[in-house]
Amino acid sequence: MEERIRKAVAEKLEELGAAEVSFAVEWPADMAHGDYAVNAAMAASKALGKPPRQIAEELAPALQAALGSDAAGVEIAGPGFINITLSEEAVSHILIATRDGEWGRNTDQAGMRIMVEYGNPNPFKEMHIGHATGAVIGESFARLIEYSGATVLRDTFGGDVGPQVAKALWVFMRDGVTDIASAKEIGKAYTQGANAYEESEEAKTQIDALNTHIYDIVARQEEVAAFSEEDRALLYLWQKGREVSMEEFEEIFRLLGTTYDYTFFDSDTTKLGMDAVYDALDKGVLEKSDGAIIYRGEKKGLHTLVFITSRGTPTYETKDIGLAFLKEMRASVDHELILTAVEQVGHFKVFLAAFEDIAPQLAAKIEHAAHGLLQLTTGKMSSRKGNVITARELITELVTAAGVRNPDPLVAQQVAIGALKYMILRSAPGSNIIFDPEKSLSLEGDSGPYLQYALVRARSILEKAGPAAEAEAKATETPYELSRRITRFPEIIRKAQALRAPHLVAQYLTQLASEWNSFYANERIIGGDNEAYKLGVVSAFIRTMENGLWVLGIPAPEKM
RNA sequence: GCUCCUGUGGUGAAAUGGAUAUCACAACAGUCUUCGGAACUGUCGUUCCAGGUUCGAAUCCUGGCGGGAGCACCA
Repeated sequence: MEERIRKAVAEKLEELGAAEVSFAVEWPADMAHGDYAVNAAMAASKALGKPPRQIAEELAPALQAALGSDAAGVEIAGPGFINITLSEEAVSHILIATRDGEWGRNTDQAGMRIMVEYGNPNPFKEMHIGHATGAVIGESFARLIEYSGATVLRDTFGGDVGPQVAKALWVFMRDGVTDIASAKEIGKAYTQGANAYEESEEAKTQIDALNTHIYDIVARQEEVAAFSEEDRALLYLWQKGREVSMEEFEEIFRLLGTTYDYTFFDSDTTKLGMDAVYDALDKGVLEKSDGAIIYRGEKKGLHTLVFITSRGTPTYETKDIGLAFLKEMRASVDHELILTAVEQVGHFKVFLAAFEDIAPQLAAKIEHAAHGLLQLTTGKMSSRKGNVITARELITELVTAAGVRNPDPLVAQQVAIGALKYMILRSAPGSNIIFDPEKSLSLEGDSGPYLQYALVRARSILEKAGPAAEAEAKATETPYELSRRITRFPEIIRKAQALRAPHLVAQYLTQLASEWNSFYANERIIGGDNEAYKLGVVSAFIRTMENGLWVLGIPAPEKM
């Protein structure tokens, strides 16, 4: 439709002698203005030396002629907008298209293989709500990409070696712990270790040494038989700690609706990364400074980044290089999207600049995106201070809250997850989310459950109406706003894909649900006028809401 | 100090350079002999400041002021 409008306007503009003028076909903010609006008359005003309204007078009849019976009205309004209102016929035609389960999908990226990395919690630390934010946004990115026809591979990358690991293991070794049973124990040990690192010089020295040592024994773990008893115990603790952490993460990811195709660890990437770094050092891309191997970002207007510390341990950047190579080996893809918290944008800029010099073809595939932080009204979270809210705590609390009205635990969980995800997905991905743990989450109004509830009620109507629901019938009146809103869904998806903006979908679904609720309150559906037609609208609403929720990864309960 | 991000009703957010800046929460006033009230209807109230670009600016540019993040050997 949009294309037809664009074409008709462009042809007429050419005829008028303003072929090069660019204009927009957009949706009026207010639906009362119509379904599409064209600003070509204003845009061409200067080029043609005529007032906008006069140009609009010439464009409008051409548009009406081109659209024929699909346009119920082509009107000139305001400073020179041309507003187009779809005819009932055109809207009904689109509503029928919703019966296809693929409603909203497109094939813009069919055949592409795209890897999406997100979540990235670190073993040996508890998973806090920041990681949950990444998981929720990442999952919706992945689904949006799937809706463009591409094959998506999800991966997560965790730091299983490095200072945070040494901090936790140092505490276990100090306390003579020989086995690890729960993620909670690990979280506690990490906090203690992190505090000791800050407070005691002696502990700091020991932890740094342990860190280097862990790199060493992990790299040589095949030779475990030759290890000292102490090293064997350490290696066991490291393996067990990682395993326990990962089991906990998987459980939370499952609750959040994410399953990964690949899990990568730092320990898999260090060797590849170090080799590449030394190679780059030989080639002069990287250089030595104070015993460390660094990249001088200044030459590209950035800052210096350390790749290998003076103690010989790799940093995050080196591991990222190793990871890029590892991914290429395990699953070569056309494009790679990496989602991290915003605080890492600076690092990624420098990393990508360096990587461009090291492996340009690989670097060109990588796209970095950032998600905002979940901030507490009570101040910044810090594992060290112990005021973090873990993902599990938050989910448990929400499930309890949702359970008040939902005796069925599955439904309570769906509502809780829906509320959490919506809170995260309603704002633009990069912006921070302020979360008040006291007030908890909204289950009413602008919320996940609002969408879920709208869907449940609509399904309930269809159930009650029985098989007649599928009957085709046309209404004689003008289309409902609800119907007109439904027709926009595929374009909303396209826009969200192009801008990596799931919040546009969330916002759209909220408007859609709101229109549905008004429709529901004002129109008698079963037993009312045009029952069959209205039931068709209900079906179209259901399909749109279902597909939209799916893209966001918000569960759709059967009842609530 | 340098770099990046950001400033929208009391609060939290939305707005591809478009029309009267949208939505929710809160507050207030209503709707129910209902196809499920986690709902609907209404009232109240907003673009940090100063310039500039544009037919048109919350949006783009410049300069201020406020907030956040990052600035080698953490991730």
